[in-house]
Amino acid sequence: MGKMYKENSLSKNQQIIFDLINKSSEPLKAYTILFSVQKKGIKAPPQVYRALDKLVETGKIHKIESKNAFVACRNSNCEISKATAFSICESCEMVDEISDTKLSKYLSGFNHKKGMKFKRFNLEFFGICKKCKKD
Amino acid sequence: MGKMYKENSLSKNQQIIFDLINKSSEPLKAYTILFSVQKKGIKAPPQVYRALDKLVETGKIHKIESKNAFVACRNSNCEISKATAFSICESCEMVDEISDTKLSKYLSGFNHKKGMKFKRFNLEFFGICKKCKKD
DNA sequence: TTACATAGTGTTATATTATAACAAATTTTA
DNA sequence: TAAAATTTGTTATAATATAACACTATGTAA
Repeated sequence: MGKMYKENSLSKNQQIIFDLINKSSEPLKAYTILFSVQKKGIKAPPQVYRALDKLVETGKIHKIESKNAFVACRNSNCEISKATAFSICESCEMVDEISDTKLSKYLSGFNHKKGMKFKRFNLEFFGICKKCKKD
Repeated sequence: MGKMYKENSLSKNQQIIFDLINKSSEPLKAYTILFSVQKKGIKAPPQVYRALDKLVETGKIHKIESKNAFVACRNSNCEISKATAFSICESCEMVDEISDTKLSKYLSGFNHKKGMKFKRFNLEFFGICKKCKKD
C-alpha cells in the first residue's frame, strides 16, 4: 500500500514545498524555494512552479502578487482563495493575511455597476507595521 | 523656449508611452510597449521601465499586478494610486478601473486589528464580463 | 487484476519580466 | 551660469516563469 494522492493529501514535492512555505515567517519567492529544496532532490524551476500552482489552486498557499512571493493560507474563511486580503509592510516586507469577516462579506457582495459578477478578489494593503514604526 | 519638465508635464519617452497606454483598450505589457515604440526611438527595456515607473509614481497609469500589465488611470479619485480597484475578466482579459466612492472610503478607512495603519491599497476583482457571458 | 485515465516527476531548453551600471544630454533650481 | 536633479541611451545580466517531452506513480472501473 504505497502513498496515496487522495483528496486532501499532497504529493511529495507539494508537501516539501508547502512545509517550507508554511514554516516561513515571510513570503517566499520561487527561486528562494528552489535553492532551499535542492538538497531534497527538487532541482529545476518547473518542479517548483508546478507544486506552487497546485498549492495555490487548492488554497493551501496564496500568491502575493505585488511581490511575486508565496505565503501559507492562514484563513479558513478565504474558501480556496476566493476572498483574499493581505497587509504588507513596505519597510520590513512582512505580510499578514487578513481574516475579517465583515470585510470579506462586504467585498464578496460588491457588484460592479457595469454588471460584472465577481467570482473572486484579491486585496493588498500597504503601510508600515507597528514594529517598524518603533524603529 | 525648449521643452519644460514641469509639474504636470511628461518627458518625451514618458509621453510616448503614456499615449500608447492611454489609447489602448486593454492592459499593455512592458515588452509589448517596447516593440510598439521602437520606431519612435525607444529601443531598450530600461527606457520603457523607467517611463513606466515614473508614470506609476505620478498616478498617470496603474500596474495590474496579477497581469504584469499597465493601464491608464481613469479615476480622478484614486489620488495618485493610493486607492485602486479593478475588475478583470478572466475570459477576455479586459480590465476596468472601478471608481466607487463608497468602496474607496470603506477600504481607506479600514484598519487592521494588529494596529497597522494603511497608506495604500490595491484591489483586484475577477470574474466573467457581460460580453463574455453572452458568447 | 488488468487496462485505462489522471496526476505527478525529472529534465533541458527557452521565454518573459525586470534591473544594474555607466556615460551623456537635458532641464530645473538657485 | 553653475550646480543639482532628471532623463536618456546603451550594454549586459538578473529574476521570474513556461514549453515540451519522456517517464513514473496513482486512482478508477471493467
